[in-house]
Amino acid sequence: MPSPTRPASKPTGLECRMAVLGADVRLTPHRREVFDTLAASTDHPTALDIFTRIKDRSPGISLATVYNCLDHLTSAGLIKQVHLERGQSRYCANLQEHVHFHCETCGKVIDAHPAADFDPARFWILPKGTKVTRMDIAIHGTCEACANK
Amino acid sequence: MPSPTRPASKPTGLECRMAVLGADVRLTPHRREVFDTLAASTDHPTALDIFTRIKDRSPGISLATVYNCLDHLTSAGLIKQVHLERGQSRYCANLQEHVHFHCETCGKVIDAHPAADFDPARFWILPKGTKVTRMDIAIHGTCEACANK
DNA sequence: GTGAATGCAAAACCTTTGCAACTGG
DNA sequence: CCAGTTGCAAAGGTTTTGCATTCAC
Repeated sequence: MPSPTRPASKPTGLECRMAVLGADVRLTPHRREVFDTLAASTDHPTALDIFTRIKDRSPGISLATVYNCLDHLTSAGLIKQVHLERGQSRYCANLQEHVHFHCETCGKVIDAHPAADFDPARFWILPKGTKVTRMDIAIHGTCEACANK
Repeated sequence: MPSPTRPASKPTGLECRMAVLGADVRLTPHRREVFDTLAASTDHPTALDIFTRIKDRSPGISLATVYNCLDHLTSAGLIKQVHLERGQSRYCANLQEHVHFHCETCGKVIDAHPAADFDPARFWILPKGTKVTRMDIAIHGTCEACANK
Protein backbone atom coordinates (compact mmCIF):
# COMPACT_ATOMS: atom_id res chain seq x y z
CA MET A 1 0.00 0.00 0.00
CA PRO A 2 1.67 3.25 -1.10
CA SER A 3 2.31 6.03 1.46
CA PRO A 4 -1.07 6.18 3.23
CA THR A 5 -0.05 9.26 5.25
CA ARG A 6 0.41 11.57 2.27
CA PRO A 7 -1.98 14.57 2.53
CA ALA A 8 -4.79 15.10 0.03
CA SER A 9 -3.09 18.01 -1.76
CA LYS A 10 -0.97 16.92 -4.67
CA PRO A 11 2.79 16.95 -4.10
CA THR A 12 4.59 20.01 -5.44
CA GLY A 13 8.11 20.82 -6.46
CA LEU A 14 8.66 22.22 -3.00
CA GLU A 15 8.82 18.87 -1.18
CA CYS A 16 11.10 17.54 -3.86
CA ARG A 17 13.40 20.53 -3.63
CA MET A 18 13.44 20.34 0.16
CA ALA A 19 14.46 16.69 -0.03
CA VAL A 20 17.22 17.37 -2.55
CA LEU A 21 18.62 20.28 -0.55
CA GLY A 22 18.02 18.77 2.87
CA ALA A 23 16.11 21.93 3.78
CA ASP A 24 13.84 21.91 6.79
CA VAL A 25 10.86 24.26 6.67
CA ARG A 26 7.46 23.60 8.07
CA LEU A 27 5.17 22.77 5.18
CA THR A 28 2.01 24.86 5.13
CA PRO A 29 -0.48 25.52 2.34
CA HIS A 30 0.62 29.15 2.07
CA ARG A 31 4.29 28.31 1.78
CA ARG A 32 3.43 25.83 -0.92
CA GLU A 33 1.39 28.44 -2.75
CA VAL A 34 4.07 31.09 -2.47
CA PHE A 35 6.64 28.66 -3.77
CA ASP A 36 4.42 27.33 -6.57
CA THR A 37 3.46 30.83 -7.65
CA LEU A 38 7.08 31.88 -7.78
CA ALA A 39 8.17 28.69 -9.54
CA ALA A 40 5.47 29.23 -12.17
CA SER A 41 6.57 32.84 -12.78
CA THR A 42 9.16 33.82 -15.32
CA ASP A 43 9.22 37.50 -14.44
CA HIS A 44 10.97 37.71 -11.05
CA PRO A 45 7.96 39.06 -9.17
CA THR A 46 8.02 41.30 -6.13
CA ALA A 47 6.37 40.31 -2.85
CA LEU A 48 3.34 42.37 -3.81
CA ASP A 49 3.15 40.68 -7.23
CA ILE A 50 3.13 37.27 -5.57
CA PHE A 51 0.53 38.40 -3.07
CA THR A 52 -1.74 39.63 -5.89
CA ARG A 53 -1.39 36.41 -7.88
CA ILE A 54 -2.16 34.21 -4.89
CA LYS A 55 -5.06 36.35 -3.71
CA ASP A 56 -7.07 35.41 -6.80
CA ARG A 57 -6.98 31.78 -5.68
CA SER A 58 -6.74 32.12 -1.88
CA PRO A 59 -8.47 35.36 -0.87
CA GLY A 60 -7.58 34.80 2.78
CA ILE A 61 -3.83 35.30 2.48
CA SER A 62 -2.22 38.45 3.84
CA LEU A 63 0.77 40.35 2.52
CA ALA A 64 2.62 39.87 5.81
CA THR A 65 2.31 36.13 5.35
CA VAL A 66 3.74 36.36 1.85
CA TYR A 67 6.77 38.21 3.24
CA ASN A 68 7.03 35.66 6.02
CA CYS A 69 6.93 32.74 3.58
CA LEU A 70 9.42 34.39 1.24
CA ASP A 71 11.81 35.01 4.13
CA HIS A 72 11.63 31.42 5.33
CA LEU A 73 12.00 29.97 1.86
CA THR A 74 14.94 32.27 1.24
CA SER A 75 16.80 31.44 4.42
CA ALA A 76 16.24 27.74 3.77
CA GLY A 77 17.91 28.27 0.40
CA LEU A 78 14.83 27.15 -1.53
CA ILE A 79 14.43 30.42 -3.43
CA LYS A 80 16.55 33.51 -3.98
CA GLN A 81 16.08 37.18 -3.28
CA VAL A 82 17.14 39.57 -6.04
CA HIS A 83 17.98 43.24 -5.58
CA LEU A 84 18.00 45.18 -8.81
CA GLU A 85 16.36 48.51 -8.09
CA ARG A 86 15.87 50.94 -5.28
CA GLY A 87 12.88 50.31 -3.05
CA GLN A 88 11.71 46.80 -3.81
CA SER A 89 13.02 43.24 -3.84
CA ARG A 90 12.25 40.55 -6.34
CA TYR A 91 12.29 36.78 -5.95
CA CYS A 92 13.43 33.91 -8.09
CA ALA A 93 12.93 30.14 -7.84
CA ASN A 94 15.70 29.30 -10.31
CA LEU A 95 18.55 27.84 -8.27
CA GLN A 96 20.81 27.08 -11.21
CA GLU A 97 23.86 29.27 -11.51
CA HIS A 98 22.71 32.28 -13.47
CA VAL A 99 22.81 36.03 -13.69
CA HIS A 100 19.98 38.52 -14.07
CA PHE A 101 19.75 40.73 -17.09
CA HIS A 102 17.69 43.80 -16.24
CA CYS A 103 16.30 46.02 -19.01
CA GLU A 104 16.47 49.58 -17.75
CA THR A 105 13.84 50.70 -20.26
CA CYS A 106 10.97 48.22 -19.75
CA GLY A 107 12.06 46.73 -16.42
CA LYS A 108 12.00 43.16 -17.70
CA VAL A 109 14.34 40.67 -16.01
CA ILE A 110 15.81 37.76 -17.97
CA ASP A 111 17.86 34.86 -16.59
CA ALA A 112 21.15 34.32 -18.37
CA HIS A 113 23.26 31.23 -17.84
CA PRO A 114 27.01 30.79 -17.89
CA ALA A 115 28.59 30.02 -21.24
CA ALA A 116 31.02 27.58 -19.68
CA ASP A 117 31.67 25.98 -16.36
CA PHE A 118 33.87 28.34 -14.42
CA ASP A 119 34.39 29.62 -10.90
CA PRO A 120 33.47 33.30 -10.83
CA ALA A 121 35.01 33.92 -7.40
CA ARG A 122 38.39 33.10 -8.91
CA PHE A 123 38.40 36.36 -10.85
CA TRP A 124 38.32 38.79 -7.97
CA ILE A 125 40.80 39.37 -5.19
CA LEU A 126 38.82 39.04 -1.98
CA PRO A 127 40.20 39.93 1.46
CA LYS A 128 42.02 37.09 3.20
CA GLY A 129 39.82 34.89 5.38
CA THR A 130 36.66 35.75 3.49
CA LYS A 131 34.06 32.99 3.15
CA VAL A 132 31.78 33.23 0.12
CA THR A 133 28.23 31.91 0.38
CA ARG A 134 26.71 33.29 -2.80
CA MET A 135 27.11 35.76 -5.65
CA ASP A 136 24.51 38.06 -7.14
CA ILE A 137 25.32 39.23 -10.62
CA ALA A 138 23.08 41.80 -12.27
CA ILE A 139 23.67 42.99 -15.81
CA HIS A 140 21.87 46.21 -16.63
CA GLY A 141 21.17 47.42 -20.12
CA THR A 142 18.57 47.41 -22.87
CA CYS A 143 16.72 44.36 -24.19
CA GLU A 144 16.35 43.73 -27.90
CA ALA A 145 12.73 44.93 -28.08
CA CYS A 146 13.57 48.25 -26.36
CA ALA A 147 16.78 48.72 -28.36
CA ASN A 148 14.78 48.53 -31.61
CA LYS A 149 12.33 51.24 -30.60
CA MET B 1 45.50 88.19 -9.18
CA PRO B 2 44.44 84.53 -9.34
CA SER B 3 40.94 83.58 -10.46
CA PRO B 4 38.88 86.27 -8.70
CA THR B 5 35.60 84.58 -9.55
CA ARG B 6 36.33 81.29 -7.86
CA PRO B 7 33.97 80.77 -4.88
CA ALA B 8 35.27 80.62 -1.34
CA SER B 9 34.91 76.84 -1.08
CA LYS B 10 37.99 74.92 -2.09
CA PRO B 11 37.81 72.93 -5.34
CA THR B 12 36.90 69.29 -4.90
CA GLY B 13 37.38 66.06 -6.77
CA LEU B 14 33.92 66.52 -8.22
CA GLU B 15 34.90 69.16 -10.79
CA CYS B 16 37.85 67.05 -11.80
CA ARG B 17 35.73 63.94 -12.20
CA MET B 18 33.12 65.87 -14.18
CA ALA B 19 35.82 67.11 -16.54
CA VAL B 20 37.28 63.64 -17.04
CA LEU B 21 33.90 62.06 -17.69
CA GLY B 22 32.43 64.97 -19.60
CA ALA B 23 29.52 64.96 -17.17
CA ASP B 24 27.26 67.97 -16.97
CA VAL B 25 25.59 68.62 -13.63
CA ARG B 26 24.91 71.97 -12.10
CA LEU B 27 27.44 72.54 -9.37
CA THR B 28 25.90 73.48 -6.04
CA PRO B 29 27.36 73.43 -2.54
CA HIS B 30 25.12 70.55 -1.52
CA ARG B 31 26.05 68.39 -4.48
CA ARG B 32 29.68 69.03 -3.69
CA GLU B 33 29.12 68.05 -0.08
CA VAL B 34 27.21 64.91 -0.96
CA PHE B 35 29.94 63.89 -3.38
CA ASP B 36 32.78 64.75 -0.97
CA THR B 37 31.11 62.92 1.88
CA LEU B 38 30.63 59.84 -0.25
CA ALA B 39 34.15 60.02 -1.68
CA ALA B 40 35.56 60.25 1.85
CA SER B 41 33.57 57.21 3.02
CA THR B 42 34.85 53.68 2.81
CA ASP B 43 31.68 52.02 4.03
CA HIS B 44 29.18 52.40 1.18
CA PRO B 45 26.74 54.58 3.13
CA THR B 46 22.99 54.78 2.64
CA ALA B 47 21.24 58.04 1.80
CA LEU B 48 20.38 58.48 5.48
CA ASP B 49 24.01 57.86 6.49
CA ILE B 50 25.16 60.59 4.12
CA PHE B 51 22.45 62.95 5.34
CA THR B 52 23.52 62.40 8.95
CA ARG B 53 27.21 63.00 8.18
CA ILE B 54 26.52 66.20 6.28
CA LYS B 55 24.06 67.52 8.83
CA ASP B 56 26.84 67.88 11.39
CA ARG B 57 28.54 70.41 9.09
CA SER B 58 25.57 71.92 7.24
CA PRO B 59 22.53 71.74 9.52
CA GLY B 60 20.33 73.26 6.82
CA ILE B 61 20.37 70.34 4.44
CA SER B 62 17.30 68.14 4.03
CA LEU B 63 17.08 64.43 3.35
CA ALA B 64 15.11 65.06 0.15
CA THR B 65 18.02 67.12 -1.14
CA VAL B 66 20.44 64.31 -0.38
CA TYR B 67 18.28 61.92 -2.42
CA ASN B 68 18.04 64.51 -5.16
CA CYS B 69 21.81 65.03 -5.25
CA LEU B 70 22.47 61.29 -5.20
CA ASP B 71 20.06 60.74 -8.08
CA HIS B 72 21.66 63.46 -10.20
CA LEU B 73 25.18 62.31 -9.47
CA THR B 74 24.16 58.72 -10.26
CA SER B 75 22.52 59.52 -13.58
CA ALA B 76 25.52 61.63 -14.57
CA GLY B 77 27.66 58.56 -13.91
CA LEU B 78 29.70 60.31 -11.23
CA ILE B 79 28.80 57.82 -8.48
CA LYS B 80 27.15 54.41 -8.35
CA GLN B 81 24.09 53.02 -6.63
CA VAL B 82 24.49 49.64 -4.96
CA HIS B 83 21.67 47.25 -4.07
CA LEU B 84 22.70 44.61 -1.58
CA GLU B 85 19.83 44.24 0.85
CA ARG B 86 16.10 44.58 1.00
CA GLY B 87 14.77 48.02 1.74
CA GLN B 88 17.70 50.37 1.34
CA SER B 89 20.22 51.45 -1.27
CA ARG B 90 23.85 52.25 -0.74
CA TYR B 91 26.15 54.51 -2.71
CA CYS B 92 29.72 54.28 -3.86
CA ALA B 93 32.12 56.82 -5.37
CA ASN B 94 34.60 54.22 -6.62
CA LEU B 95 34.23 54.10 -10.39
CA GLN B 96 36.97 51.54 -10.99
CA GLU B 97 35.78 48.13 -12.07
CA HIS B 98 35.10 46.28 -8.86
CA VAL B 99 32.68 44.02 -7.05
CA HIS B 100 31.15 44.39 -3.60
CA PHE B 101 31.81 41.86 -0.91
CA HIS B 102 29.02 41.98 1.65
CA CYS B 103 29.45 40.39 5.07
CA GLU B 104 26.09 38.91 6.04
CA THR B 105 27.04 38.87 9.71
CA CYS B 106 28.25 42.43 10.38
CA GLY B 107 26.89 44.12 7.24
CA LYS B 108 30.28 45.49 6.23
CA VAL B 109 30.86 46.11 2.50
CA ILE B 110 34.33 45.76 0.99
CA ASP B 111 35.39 46.64 -2.55
CA ALA B 112 37.19 43.82 -4.36
CA HIS B 113 39.01 44.33 -7.63
CA PRO B 114 39.45 41.99 -10.55
CA ALA B 115 42.47 39.73 -10.45
CA ALA B 116 43.11 40.14 -14.17
CA ASP B 117 41.83 42.12 -17.07
CA PHE B 118 38.85 40.25 -18.43
CA ASP B 119 35.46 40.90 -19.92
CA PRO B 120 32.87 39.52 -17.51
CA ALA B 121 30.02 39.77 -20.01
CA ARG B 122 31.82 37.21 -22.15
CA PHE B 123 31.01 34.47 -19.65
CA TRP B 124 27.24 34.59 -19.85
CA ILE B 125 24.92 33.91 -22.74
CA LEU B 126 22.74 36.98 -23.04
CA PRO B 127 19.69 37.17 -25.29
CA LYS B 128 20.42 38.33 -28.85
CA GLY B 129 20.26 42.08 -29.36
CA THR B 130 20.92 42.88 -25.71
CA LYS B 131 22.94 46.02 -24.99
CA VAL B 132 24.89 46.02 -21.72
CA THR B 133 25.46 49.30 -19.91
CA ARG B 134 26.78 48.07 -16.58
CA MET B 135 27.20 45.09 -14.28
CA ASP B 136 26.61 44.90 -10.55
CA ILE B 137 28.35 42.03 -8.88
CA ALA B 138 27.71 41.34 -5.21
CA ILE B 139 29.50 38.59 -3.34
CA HIS B 140 27.82 37.65 -0.09
CA GLY B 141 29.49 35.75 2.72
CA THR B 142 31.38 36.21 5.96
CA CYS B 143 34.34 38.52 6.51
CA GLU B 144 37.47 37.34 8.31
CA ALA B 145 36.62 39.04 11.60
CA CYS B 146 33.14 37.48 11.73
CA ALA B 147 34.41 34.07 10.58
CA ASN B 148 36.82 33.97 13.52
CA LYS B 149 34.14 34.62 16.14
C1' DG C 1 -0.15 19.04 22.67
C1' DT C 2 2.96 22.59 21.46
C1' DG C 3 5.72 25.57 19.07
C1' DA C 4 5.31 27.71 14.81
C1' DA C 5 2.53 30.10 11.19
C1' DT C 6 -1.20 33.17 10.13
C1' DG C 7 -4.46 37.44 9.67
C1' DC C 8 -5.13 41.82 10.72
C1' DA C 9 -3.93 46.33 11.53
C1' DA C 10 -0.77 49.49 12.88
C1' DA C 11 3.82 51.07 12.89
C1' DA C 12 8.29 51.78 11.06
C1' DC C 13 11.05 52.68 7.49
C1' DC C 14 12.72 54.30 2.92
C1' DT C 15 11.79 57.21 -0.89
C1' DT C 16 9.16 60.57 -3.66
C1' DT C 17 6.41 64.66 -4.50
C1' DG C 18 4.47 69.55 -4.45
C1' DC C 19 5.28 74.08 -3.90
C1' DA C 20 7.25 78.48 -2.59
C1' DA C 21 11.76 80.53 -2.05
C1' DC C 22 16.27 80.81 -3.60
C1' DT C 23 20.58 80.54 -6.54
C1' DG C 24 24.24 79.07 -9.94
C1' DG C 25 25.68 79.94 -14.54
C1' DC D 1 17.57 86.55 -15.60
C1' DC D 2 15.61 81.98 -15.26
C1' DA D 3 15.77 77.11 -15.34
C1' DG D 4 17.14 74.24 -12.01
C1' DT D 5 17.88 73.35 -6.94
C1' DT D 6 16.45 73.52 -2.24
C1' DG D 7 13.69 73.07 2.41
C1' DC D 8 9.85 71.65 4.32
C1' DA D 9 6.18 68.81 5.12
C1' DA D 10 3.21 65.54 3.63
C1' DA D 11 2.28 61.49 0.96
C1' DG D 12 3.45 57.08 -1.10
C1' DG D 13 5.31 52.66 -1.19
C1' DT D 14 7.65 48.74 0.97
C1' DT D 15 8.66 45.98 4.88
C1' DT D 16 8.21 44.80 9.83
C1' DT D 17 5.90 44.06 14.20
C1' DG D 18 2.45 42.65 17.94
C1' DC D 19 -0.95 39.80 19.35
C1' DA D 20 -4.77 36.63 19.37
C1' DT D 21 -6.07 32.68 16.66
C1' DT D 22 -5.18 28.58 14.04
C1' DC D 23 -2.51 24.79 12.35
C1' DA D 24 1.31 21.31 11.15
C1' DC D 25 3.86 18.02 13.03
